[in-house]
Amino acid sequence: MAGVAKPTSVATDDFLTTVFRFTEEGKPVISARLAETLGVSPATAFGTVRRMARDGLIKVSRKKEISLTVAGNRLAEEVIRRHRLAERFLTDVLNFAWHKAYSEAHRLEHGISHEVADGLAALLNNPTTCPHGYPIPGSDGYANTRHVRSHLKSLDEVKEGTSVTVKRVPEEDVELLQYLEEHNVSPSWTMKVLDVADFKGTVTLEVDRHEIVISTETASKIVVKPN
Amino acid sequence: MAGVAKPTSVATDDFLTTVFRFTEEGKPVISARLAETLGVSPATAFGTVRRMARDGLIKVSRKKEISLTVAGNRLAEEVIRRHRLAERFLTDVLNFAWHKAYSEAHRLEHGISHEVADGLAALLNNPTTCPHGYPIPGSDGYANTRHVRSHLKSLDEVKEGTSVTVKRVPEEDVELLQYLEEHNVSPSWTMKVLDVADFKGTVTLEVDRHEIVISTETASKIVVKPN
DNA sequence: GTCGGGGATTAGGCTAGGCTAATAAAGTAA
DNA sequence: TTACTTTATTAGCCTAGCCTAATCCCCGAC
Repeated sequence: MAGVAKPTSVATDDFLTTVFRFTEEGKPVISARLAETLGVSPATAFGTVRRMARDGLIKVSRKKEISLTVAGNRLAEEVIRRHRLAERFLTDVLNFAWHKAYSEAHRLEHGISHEVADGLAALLNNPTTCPHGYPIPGSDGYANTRHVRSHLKSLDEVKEGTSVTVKRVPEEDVELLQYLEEHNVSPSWTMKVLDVADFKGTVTLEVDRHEIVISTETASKIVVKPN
Repeated sequence: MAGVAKPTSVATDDFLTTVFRFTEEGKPVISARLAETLGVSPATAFGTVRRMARDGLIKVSRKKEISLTVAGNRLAEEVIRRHRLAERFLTDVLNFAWHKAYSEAHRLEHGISHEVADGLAALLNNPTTCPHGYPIPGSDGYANTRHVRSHLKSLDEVKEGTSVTVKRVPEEDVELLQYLEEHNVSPSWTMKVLDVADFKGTVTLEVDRHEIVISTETASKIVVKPN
């Protein structure tokens, strides 16, 4: 009835996925935050948000909080799915390092059709998460993803002495990603929380027989499951 | 010295590759032809051509013939390489049919970095041609490609009774591509020219124990090597 | 209350890419 | 040479995206 869905642009895809990821992490989404994250001016973000609202992809509440419409969410999940499958392909098949996979996948995600995504999923044996542990929309059990959060904690909430399994690591920061990968702070690896020094804002971990120290801030972005 | 190369847009990539392919086939390149091929208005093509000339990617002769500059050729080969590697990946790894591979590769080609292209090439064992037989820039022996044309003929130039090996099939027409693939008119397959009926414009072939009839026009776009 | 600051919005500009319609040039055929 | 056809080129318009520089607005601290 409403006609064919207008194909989304790169800018729109980027806004959709950013809103999606913020929401995924429970962070409030406002225009200023999108501008920062996407590296555009507030005015540009405002314009894009207005266009997207006009096109029925997002809603802006009275309090200026941005959320995806059903249609927007469908599109966002599609793009995220393409991104995460591309990441898996790059790391698992082409042996790319994490931090490169992220940015390459970002470029690739706009050109992958649903069919190609399906092909990749099959090739990769229907993975359920990207290399950093985030769920792939459309994969097995994806619908339950947000409810399972219950067993999961962020690393800064864990008591000293606890052994945990890494579930998700933060994706955006290239250098951090490189560091985490090198030190095996990767999904499915186990590590032990040796020390939480709130007073100086650090967390000490033992992973793969080595001790590493990260900030509480960084720890808060690492999702784990206590063993 | 001149600073970093400005990243090319989708429109520019498309113009570059179209000029490249026309040149590859020895066809003259004028703005009107690009407009037709790319499905844009003559005015749009004119504007894009002017921008590209301004940016040093193409040259326009007094007779309005368009050719790639050295820089433009370098970029064009890069995009073509990405396209043809993507096609190989889609057909050989994801088992896509030819006609789908072409259009999917077209969408993918803009998001593939040089590094990812290298990764694909390695994964695919450094293929030298795309599934339709066109050479992949940067692959083994690519530099000689245009000189080797000597042994090659288009199918309409072949004498009746000759047995030939298919080298290249035309890429643009989806339906034709589908037909050719179904009938095994594919690179490296052998076929025999049974009849050339110029008066009614048809060529009859025997391929894989079957007879098929195509127009002289179509035959002229199929490149073969007489056995 | 009032003031400061963070956001949202507006105003005004720019480029790439698209389009239509009109016009200018050529070149071709008669 | 004239007339037709194909191309090129201009003019004028439009949208998406991007930017800077004003405002404007609201909310919380003082």
